[in-house]
Amino acid sequence: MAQISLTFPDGNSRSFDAGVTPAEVAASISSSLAKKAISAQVDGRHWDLAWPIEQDAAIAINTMADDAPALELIRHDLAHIMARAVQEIWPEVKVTIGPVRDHGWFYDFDRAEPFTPEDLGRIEAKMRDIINARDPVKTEIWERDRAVAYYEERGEPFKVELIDRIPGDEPLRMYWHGPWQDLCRGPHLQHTGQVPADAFKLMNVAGAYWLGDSSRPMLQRIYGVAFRNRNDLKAHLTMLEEAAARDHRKLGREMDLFHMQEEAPGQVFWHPNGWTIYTTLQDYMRRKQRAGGYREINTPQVVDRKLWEASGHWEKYQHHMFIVEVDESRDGENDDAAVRDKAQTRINALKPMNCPCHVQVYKQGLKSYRDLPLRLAEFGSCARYEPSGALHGIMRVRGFTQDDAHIFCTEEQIESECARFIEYLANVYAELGFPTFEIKFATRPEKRVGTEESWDYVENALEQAIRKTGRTYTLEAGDGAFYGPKLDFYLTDAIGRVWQCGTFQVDPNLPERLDAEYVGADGDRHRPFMLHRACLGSFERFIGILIEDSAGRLPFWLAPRQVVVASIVSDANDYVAEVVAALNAKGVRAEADTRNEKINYKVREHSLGKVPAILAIGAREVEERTVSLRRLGEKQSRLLSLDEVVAELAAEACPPDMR
RNA sequence: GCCGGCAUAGCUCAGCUGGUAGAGCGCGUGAUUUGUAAUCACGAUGUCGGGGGUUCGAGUCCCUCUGCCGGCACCA
Repeated sequence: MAQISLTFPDGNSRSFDAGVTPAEVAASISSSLAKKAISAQVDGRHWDLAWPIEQDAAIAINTMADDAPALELIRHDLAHIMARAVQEIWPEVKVTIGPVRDHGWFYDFDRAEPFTPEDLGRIEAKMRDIINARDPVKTEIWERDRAVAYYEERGEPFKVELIDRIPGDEPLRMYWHGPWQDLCRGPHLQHTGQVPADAFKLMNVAGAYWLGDSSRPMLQRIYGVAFRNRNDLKAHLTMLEEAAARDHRKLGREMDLFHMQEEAPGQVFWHPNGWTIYTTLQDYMRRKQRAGGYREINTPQVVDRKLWEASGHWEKYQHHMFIVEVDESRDGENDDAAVRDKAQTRINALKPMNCPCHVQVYKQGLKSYRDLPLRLAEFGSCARYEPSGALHGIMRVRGFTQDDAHIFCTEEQIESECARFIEYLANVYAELGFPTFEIKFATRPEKRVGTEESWDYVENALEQAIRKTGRTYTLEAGDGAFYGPKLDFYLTDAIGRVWQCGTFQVDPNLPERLDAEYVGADGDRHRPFMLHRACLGSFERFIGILIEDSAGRLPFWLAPRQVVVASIVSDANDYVAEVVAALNAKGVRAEADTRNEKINYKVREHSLGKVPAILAIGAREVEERTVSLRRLGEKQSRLLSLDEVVAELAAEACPPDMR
């Protein structure tokens, strides 16, 4: 028999018969390792203990102590155990696919009846039975025809389709968990009992399209989470509770920031507190933009379809636009919108984006190469008819305002403009409390316009720009727009969630379509490039992110109510008013609370309202002209003179770019 | 848009198999002058999301519309 050489993590090599399995390798090392082994890494690939190794390779045996492979196997086996449980309870259910994902797995089923929350309990109980049975896991490689025939006979059409979609050179691996069989690329544990029975939980049921295609049947997806032990599961469930507690929709109500109602789905009614955050952030961005070399403009909301046809948006996004039809023959007598005179009706759309309007501004007056780069910024209020199922609080809305700008420039200026934008964005993110961010670089897609030379040049310019700023990126090959590459900027919040906010996109297409040009040094007319860029994305969504990142405890300068001055006795009311006035005079948002309530009551209420500073004023403070400062979340309070507290809080109320 | 769930007082929620609506907080009034996360008493909460149907009778059952929630699809 042929021999192969396996190299261990410590650098030593040993020779084995070809076709040796990791289980046999582990047993050859020690019986305790054989017992603990759950899988192996073979040349870096996650390898089932039962799969034969046919050639020289680097090998490492995994045990439950190895975090990533252990979780992978536990979750993967649970997907199968859950599918088996479902088919044991409801044999008519068809199985499809069940991958590992996030903190657990999901499995999609085809079943006429919906699964109920009670069903999840039944399935969980059955899963524990399967785990306790310690059923062996077996794997075999089958010929395609045999597997297809097997699934056809068993009435599993989805599996048959899956086999059709697996590339012909890939071996088809059949797995058995006890008597139950599934098609799976593996690897798996050796028996079901290796899965911890008390560290998983079925979370919810949801619809999901077969193969993620909305023209395909809707299946029922059951989500589960799983960990190596009960404590990790508990920690995860606690984390979910914490995430729910910082939900911006809940905090928005509790802090009286905004509301939404069904007459205007997907649009925000901002309350005074929320609008204070919004305008404070907008004022900040306006200063940053000005300092960054942008000229601010403002463009129309309601624009004739002709412009959208010219820009190409009408063809592609008509169904996602709010259409406004106006019968211009109306005379005040017969204004019923339902009986419009078609010939006289003008069709407009609420602008879903700002770029075509910005090109119109650019086109006023002939531009020279000396005018470039021209950076036009707008807090552009846009309306998009988002599908109802996509709406989510203020994070995904139908009416929103972008911190949008378009840079008109020459090809040679792309690199420096890109680098300049990355620095601008990095500075803004840092000042807003997000010191690190990730860049994703999306390059030319298969379906594209433009020459290869042009793509080469522009992609290279973006890469050089990133390099120049000393940053790294991850490549998203093929994910660019049909006309140009783009950068997306992702920040991470306090509980580890990642949000795409900024974007930078190179567009030679729209200037072409809308006929923008400039006169070059050579006296000829040329096409400018257009760079679409946003830093926050939309104010609505970014404020949602800020709220969730901070759990409502916004940075002092952004907090809508910065200070409450609370009286302890009514004799202090005059002095309270004086303190409030002194703070207001220095630009601090302070308000008085002289209600006839105990200080405990006031502290509790304003703490729940996330007010960052409470000043308590009793007889002593009046006497000494001091205040007692209590910071949100702190138990201790500090006694300060009026001047001291005004100076301290005024400094904090100052936006970061003005310090 | 698709699948499933939900919609009761300002908020959070109770209301069993149909028999003419309830709690806590908040709100109002009064008392209390209070020292860092809920002072006490009294009082009012409402077309049970809209429309239709079944029934002697519907918050409760059925249909439908709207919105919200969880996913999926979408996100210029």
